[in-house]
Amino acid sequence: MQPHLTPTARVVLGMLAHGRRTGYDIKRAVETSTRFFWGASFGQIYPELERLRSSGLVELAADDEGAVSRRAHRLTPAGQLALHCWLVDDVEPHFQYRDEAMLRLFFGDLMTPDEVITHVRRTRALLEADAERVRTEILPRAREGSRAGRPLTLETARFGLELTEWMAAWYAGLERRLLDPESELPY
Amino acid sequence: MQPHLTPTARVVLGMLAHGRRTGYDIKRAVETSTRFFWGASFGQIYPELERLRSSGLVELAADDEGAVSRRAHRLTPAGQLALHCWLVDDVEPHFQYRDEAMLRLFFGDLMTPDEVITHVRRTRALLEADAERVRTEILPRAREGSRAGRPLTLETARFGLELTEWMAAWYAGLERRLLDPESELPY
DNA sequence: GTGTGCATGTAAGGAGTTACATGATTGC
DNA sequence: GCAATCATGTAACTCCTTACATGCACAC
Repeated sequence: MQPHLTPTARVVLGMLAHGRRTGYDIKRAVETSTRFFWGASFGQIYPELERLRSSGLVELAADDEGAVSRRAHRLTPAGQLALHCWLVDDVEPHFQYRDEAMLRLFFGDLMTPDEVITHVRRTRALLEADAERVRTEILPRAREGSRAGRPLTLETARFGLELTEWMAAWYAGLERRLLDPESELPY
Repeated sequence: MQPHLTPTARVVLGMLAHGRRTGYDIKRAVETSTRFFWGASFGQIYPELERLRSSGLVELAADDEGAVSRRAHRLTPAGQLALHCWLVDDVEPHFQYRDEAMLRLFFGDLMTPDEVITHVRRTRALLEADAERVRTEILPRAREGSRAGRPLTLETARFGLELTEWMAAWYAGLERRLLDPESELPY
């Protein structure tokens, strides 16, 4: 029976499986890879590393990189086991989608048509900016990972990009439906 | 200058704009409409209604429905104004997507190919079940709303359905790529 | 010498879930 | 009589974000 891993522990252990890392390194790795579907802040990462150390899932690694006050961590065998157990666990995985722009659209019938169109255009522009950020900040690193023997990290990056593009395209379609005077909405 | 609306206040005020409601009614409305992109639990709704009452954005409505101990609320003019200000506000809307299945896939290169395929099939099945629930529990109500003069509620329901179907299809595509021995992953 | 990046942490607060406790009404 | 649904609320807990505080190293 494995001890329960907190949400942050999952991404921390996973990142350490890719090699020894400091808390700062883990944060950087999250920002350039899983950010889109799983974030983590310093305020979570550092306390979590300490908890994992005290429960024996990670340990301090000898600091071989010159710089002082680097506290690099690595997985212990117990940590590797806990990570693998989580990966193949069959409890329903956590899923959360929370989207204020969509909530506003839901109440959009309380706005004027012009206000709705403005909202739709603005949301689409934000999504396209997001997509561009995935393209420049995440995809290139994922391609490296793929070449380095981790093809699935590229798949998840592509998912993030394609999902964002799909949403932007959905808003473009909505704008067309809203502007088309022919559109008898099909019930 | 408008007072800041908490996240839960936004959906509560919006639901009250559609008519007088008890906390219980609001919860039911959320479950059958916005649940997919904006949830709310009793533990949030009841305290929020009291806060909104004490700040004058909602008020108790005369109980015309026989049953005792129903505390139906309605918007005050100040509440209508606050709601409209939020709807047309131009601060960046809250967006959160958190997906444990995708995080596992990101670390999937630590699993065996069989374990990855199992995970992919299971996640796809869960998404298809979600889509079915949107079809049976949310879409029919949204069609009613559309006929009742709220076409955008139907648009958002369709978004929820189509997004879920798109994700399920993405997993189907991934499974094909993983099983195809020809697949030289394009970097 | 100064700004940028590397690096580690803490404290306070906001948001949300879950479990619990209670009771009325309605249909079978 | 009993189960399901309607109905209101509280308490404890988890999770996460933000802001703050500190200091080193290195390049320009």
